[in-house]
Amino acid sequence: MPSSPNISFVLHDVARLLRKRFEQRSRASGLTRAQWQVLAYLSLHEGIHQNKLADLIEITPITLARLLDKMEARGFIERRPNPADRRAWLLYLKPQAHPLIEIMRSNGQKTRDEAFVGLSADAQLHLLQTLSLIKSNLLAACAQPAADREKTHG
Amino acid sequence: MPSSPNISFVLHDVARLLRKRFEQRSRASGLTRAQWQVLAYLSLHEGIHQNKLADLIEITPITLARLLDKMEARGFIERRPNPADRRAWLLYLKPQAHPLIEIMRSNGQKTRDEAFVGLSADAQLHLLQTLSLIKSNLLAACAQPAADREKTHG
DNA sequence: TGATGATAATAAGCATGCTCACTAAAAGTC
DNA sequence: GACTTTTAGTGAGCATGCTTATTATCATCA
Repeated sequence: MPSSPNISFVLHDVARLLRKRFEQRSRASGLTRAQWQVLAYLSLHEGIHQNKLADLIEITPITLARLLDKMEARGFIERRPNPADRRAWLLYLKPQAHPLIEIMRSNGQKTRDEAFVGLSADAQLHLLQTLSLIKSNLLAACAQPAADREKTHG
Repeated sequence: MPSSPNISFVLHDVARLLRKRFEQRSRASGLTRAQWQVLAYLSLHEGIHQNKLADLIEITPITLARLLDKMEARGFIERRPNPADRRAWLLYLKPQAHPLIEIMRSNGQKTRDEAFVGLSADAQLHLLQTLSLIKSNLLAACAQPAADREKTHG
């Protein structure tokens, strides 16, 4: 595999490098990739619950909760109490987050522009479709037991 | 971007899910994806220095050092002193790592098989080539300043 | 030889992902 | 109304990636 690098390793590398490059660019704004992702989704779903947002982003609720802690402390988002359910918060952007969204979107675009040099629009679309297929395969697989030792033959 | 999911986010998701699925499968063996990657590369380059191995895997030397700490403690690898340079270690597999390599390789293959359902061999090759191009674009980009706010006379 | 700089490895500390375990509250059941 | 189950959110602790800084050693050159 490393001798002829396999797709998984390269894919992992590309994800890591995308994140690294995005964060090089966004260091001035003080938002990480993960925090930007939260902002981006939240801007489309204000008033959502934490667990529902975690579902959308496909991270665990506790991972999201810690991201929100930081973003709340920095005044980007707020948790409003939910009168109908005292367990749940309702999530909202604070006004000062709005300008950041445009900046981050632009940083994301710049990073993708750098990453996709030499790829036609068609090739990019094709890549997106391929990755989406793989993602749905993996989501299905992860929901099943690993079947490592239960298979008696294979 | 989240409204029409962009390639970066999906790519990141796929990488995360690949890792998750691999580790679901490998929990019994007790090796993580990162540790398996170290083993895989090391098996092809026994006697290498840490910094050189970190270069190959493209992680920082300190990240590798911590992985090696764990793997050494568990008896998978050893650091031998280098008589020619007292700063540097020479890295070797311990015998008990060898059977693991085959198991991990098989787990990787199973994970990829699940991930690539519906993708022809041609499509997989094409994907690998595309990802490799993106990776080299990003490696070049990361080596350059972010050029976010033009440096006042570079 | 002795100063200076480069290199190998590690330390400290942060970010983000996970699992497992827990509390508080809501919802369903008898 | 009391009991159980489910749900929303969080705490603890681990793994892996990063940046920045430090130590020990080697290499270079005056």
